[in-house]
Amino acid sequence: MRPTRQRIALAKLLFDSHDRHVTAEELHIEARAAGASISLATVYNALHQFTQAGLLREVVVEAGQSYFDTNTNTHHHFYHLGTRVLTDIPIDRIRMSKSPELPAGTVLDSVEVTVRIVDKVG
Amino acid sequence: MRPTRQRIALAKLLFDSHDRHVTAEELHIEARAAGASISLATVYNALHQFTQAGLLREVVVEAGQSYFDTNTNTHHHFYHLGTRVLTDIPIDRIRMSKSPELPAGTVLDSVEVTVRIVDKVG
DNA sequence: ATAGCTGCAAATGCTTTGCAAGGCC
DNA sequence: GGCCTTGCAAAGCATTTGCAGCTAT
Repeated sequence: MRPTRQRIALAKLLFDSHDRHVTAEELHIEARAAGASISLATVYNALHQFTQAGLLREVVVEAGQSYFDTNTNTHHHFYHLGTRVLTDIPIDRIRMSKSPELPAGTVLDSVEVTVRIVDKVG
Repeated sequence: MRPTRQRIALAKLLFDSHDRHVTAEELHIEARAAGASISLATVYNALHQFTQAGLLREVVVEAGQSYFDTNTNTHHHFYHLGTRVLTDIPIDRIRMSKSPELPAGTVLDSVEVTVRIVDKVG
């Protein structure tokens, strides 16, 4: 992958801080705010290329919206239904004492736990 | 909700057998194959109405595709990455011995576990 | 010069909405 | 008959793709 101007700008935004969970559109807005001239399609392409390169993880919690997670270690997520904000749950905060037997002829790819939360009322 | 011709046809397809996981498009094709004259948009509307009425559960495992699950009890899913088929995991096949503390001011909505699987090679 | 990659405009495809037609009191 | 509901055509939006242009040899 070639370090083009656009990709450098995006990488800077993504990896300068930790544990980010951005949508393509959010990142596009940030990039333009930071002065980069870049199209949304290029943001998508770059995000997928970063994902393929193992630098990002794609997380789907809701129809019609993908999040890209800068934390590629195995871990899980809180998803706040009100704000639509995704937060990491460290892997050691969840332990599964019983795991299901996989269907015959298949092997495990990954296990993803999503904890949906809402604001307390009152 | 009024029992219209279209809704009856869809309900029949959905609830006559158990533990179905259909996409809107699949159900649309089935409905037409069964002789019902119905548009895809109406299928979407009906699916969402059934969901709101608590008869279905919407499950999102992949960007740009919603599944509707006729099993509304708490349970989890296998997702086969090759065939894109969703299968239930009975609730008692998974037990979590350690659950994460929720962020301040929030309450639990639901916990969803997705186990992604692929075909064994060789 | 040229072979291949990059980045964007236009296309795609899933999903939602606005409104004409139909049903119920 | 009037009001609410239904069901679909057309629109909306996140995402992908085809290709013109740039880059590095």
